[in-house]
Amino acid sequence: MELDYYKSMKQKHESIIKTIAHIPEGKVASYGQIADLAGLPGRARLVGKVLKETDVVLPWHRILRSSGELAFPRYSEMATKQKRLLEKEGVVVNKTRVRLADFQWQPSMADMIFLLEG
DNA sequence: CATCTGACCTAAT
DNA sequence: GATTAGGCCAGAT
Repeated sequence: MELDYYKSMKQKHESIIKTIAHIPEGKVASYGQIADLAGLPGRARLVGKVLKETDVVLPWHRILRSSGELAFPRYSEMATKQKRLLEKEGVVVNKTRVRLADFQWQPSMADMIFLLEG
């Protein structure tokens, strides 16, 4: 895997976007998990930045903090929206948190291979 | 060039 | 659980 410092910013963004797009419906992932899968260990912050800036349509609502908390301020407009989108696909949100043990995405070998290509 | 900011994370307390 | 400290680093100031 070609990772981190061998990648240009553009490549990093592409890896992150590709990874996020691969999160299945009804599952969630943390910023750090996405960074790891994208070959960018320790770059959780970059995932947030890309998500915030990109125009690409992505399942942004499936990204949570490592604690399972929604990524936005409690009861903010965005948090409410995220909660609604998650519940619509079967993810249980207690107040402002999801039980990762129940809904975190566990990438299959096929997922890993797909993410490694390109 | 220096500092600050931030859809974050882990480890330690 | 909560808090603190340190890590991360591109882009804005």
